[in-house]
Amino acid sequence: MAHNNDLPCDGDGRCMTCKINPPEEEKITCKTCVTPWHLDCLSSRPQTLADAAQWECPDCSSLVCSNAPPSAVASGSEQADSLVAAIRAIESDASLSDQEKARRRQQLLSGSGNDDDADGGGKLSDEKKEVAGGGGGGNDVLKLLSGSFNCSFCMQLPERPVTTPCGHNFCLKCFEKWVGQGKRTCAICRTAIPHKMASQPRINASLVIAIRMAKMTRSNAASGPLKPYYSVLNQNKPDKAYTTERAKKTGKANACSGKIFVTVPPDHFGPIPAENDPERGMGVLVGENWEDRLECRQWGAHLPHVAGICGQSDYGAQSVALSGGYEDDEDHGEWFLYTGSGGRDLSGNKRTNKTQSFDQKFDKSNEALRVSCKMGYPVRVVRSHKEKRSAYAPEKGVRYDGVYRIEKCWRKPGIQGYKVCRYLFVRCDNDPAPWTSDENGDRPRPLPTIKELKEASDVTERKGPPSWDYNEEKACWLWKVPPPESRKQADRRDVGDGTQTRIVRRKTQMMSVSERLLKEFCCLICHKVMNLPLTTPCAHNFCKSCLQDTFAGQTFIKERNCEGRRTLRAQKNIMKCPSCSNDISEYLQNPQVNRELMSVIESLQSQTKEMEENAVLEEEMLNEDEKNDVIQEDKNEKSETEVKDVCSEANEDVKETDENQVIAKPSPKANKKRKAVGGTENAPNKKLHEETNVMMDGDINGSENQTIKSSNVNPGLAGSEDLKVASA
DNA sequence: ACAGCTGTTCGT
DNA sequence: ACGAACAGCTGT
Repeated sequence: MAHNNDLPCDGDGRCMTCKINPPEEEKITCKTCVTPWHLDCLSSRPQTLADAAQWECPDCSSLVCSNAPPSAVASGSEQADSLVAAIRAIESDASLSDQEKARRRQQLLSGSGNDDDADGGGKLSDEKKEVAGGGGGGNDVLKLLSGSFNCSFCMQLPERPVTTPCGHNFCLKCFEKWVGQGKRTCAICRTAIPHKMASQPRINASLVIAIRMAKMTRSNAASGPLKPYYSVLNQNKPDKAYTTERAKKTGKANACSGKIFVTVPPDHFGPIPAENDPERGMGVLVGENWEDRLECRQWGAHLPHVAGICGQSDYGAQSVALSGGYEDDEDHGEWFLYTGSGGRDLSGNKRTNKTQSFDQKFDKSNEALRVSCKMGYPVRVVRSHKEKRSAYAPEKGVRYDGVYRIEKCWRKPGIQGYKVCRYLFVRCDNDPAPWTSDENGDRPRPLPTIKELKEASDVTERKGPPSWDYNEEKACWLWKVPPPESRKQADRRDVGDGTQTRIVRRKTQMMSVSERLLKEFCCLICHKVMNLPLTTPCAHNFCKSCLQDTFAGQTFIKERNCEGRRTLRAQKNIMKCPSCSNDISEYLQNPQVNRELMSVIESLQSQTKEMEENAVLEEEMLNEDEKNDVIQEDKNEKSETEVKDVCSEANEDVKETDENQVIAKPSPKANKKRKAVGGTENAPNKKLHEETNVMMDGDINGSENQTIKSSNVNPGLAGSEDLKVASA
């Protein structure tokens, strides 16, 4: 805080001294920190216009006077002086854009500017590469968004965007102000604003996420490691779980999982590190909270969304959930006794059943846990709020509590009389548990005495040294033996020729801001990037065709004619938003495409396409030598065909990239390739082709899609016949 | 409190 | 490819 009592305007433009929102002409902006202040509330005001232009706020001028430096900004007066000098240097640098100036100012003030180089980590350098690579960098995307989504009132990217039924985007604040002035028409197109929209405008969450993402990619480099604000992040989760059409019940009980945000293979052991968290670049941290099991799954902490154990009997168990499902469980925080699964009758359509009807055995996931015990693997543990008997369970949702080792396992008669598998879990994480105020993680601790071991049978203890163990020198837990190699990743790769793998890996590396943004602009019905996006008054986004198809054949008014009697008053037909069940029938009478959104999507698409085409071309060039090597070294039929396929793909790509360019290869190659796709002679070929199709988003593919779409809309018309012919 | 739904993975 | 198992979830 400044040394005097003056206070600036807050983020909403409201003066923090008098609490009113002064009109622009009563505000003055600091030339150093660009913060607005309320003129009337200032203890010393500038005397002339020229003074006003060069005015410096009390906070910044106090830095220069350095009587009592604001603690939050700098710790010593010399530092404060140099800070102001640095800010001035930025301001006077004519080569910088306003945006870049703002970014650098923020960087300085956030205090991370000094250790910028040391702190950035892998994520930062990736970001930089992305920008340098051109075509999809964060700044470009931010510019793109600023160009399209800037609120027409304040000319800023809306912090809380709302979309009118006529398809125009504004800040919530500006929109409310407009409506508050009694205006009932859109400021851009003068279309009437429906009453409900005026009284209860809804935030367009997709836009929020998109704008935030673009901002984050800009400020990531500046603000260093992100602070984990999970609740906020999760609240506006982009890729949420969704219910299929087949699901008769709504809600997450029968939902499909949303996208998995981490890049570890499904059979990954141990903590999830920052390098496998492209979304946030911080890995899955101890204490992280998720709303439910599906969200927990999306962050890779525990993949099965019903089962308590994640594991494979011949490989080991990666994670367990403590959800209060088995009454024999005993939780002491740093260690707990866990019960295996099974022993219950789940016939019919039951997913759970509390009563046991037979003994548990060391098979399936119970055996997987035993493998992890024998090998000394780290097992991730999540606790659910449903575990009511444990003091260590979270209040809400599911929480990641770090890794544990299974020190012993055995069988004993459970509370219900049948034998259960038992496991002693002891915590061995480098981070402190969520329930301790301890700053350090675990140290090896003596095993607790377990009374029930007296009546135990089939006791298994680890014989050899544990794979995951404490290193005294480094004072942390680490892999003493290399972790088991993932088998799932190996499945995805095509053994022999590494070409496909590399394309895939490069693609993930290049998962640019624009690509991630495109994912945010998915239709809530078809889950594809929106085509002719519509935003409902309830702020949900759909393709125009998807939304209209949903209500195809329905009329807006129900006639209620009863024969022989008088005609009843026509009734409005309720049409529920597919996402939130609000009545959107009024909106559907004249839905307007969100053109700003559409142009952003189109720009992003062309950007992404360009990048991918470049990537394929680069790939082709890089692989030129290796291809020859592969053909020479490996006469394997499969890898040869694959190489050929890559060749023809790349050639076709060239054709699409530049139509003027004369292609030496004749068209039969492309035809041959298409034939290969139609037939099922070679599965890997097909796989590769699909991959590339997605990347190209070419004309052929596009028209095919349309055929399928139209056949969906009009079954029995030419489209479906086409399909039949194609499959015959 | 409970019936009843169905997505994902494991193992055959 | 298929069925069984699974410590969830929601509406009544």
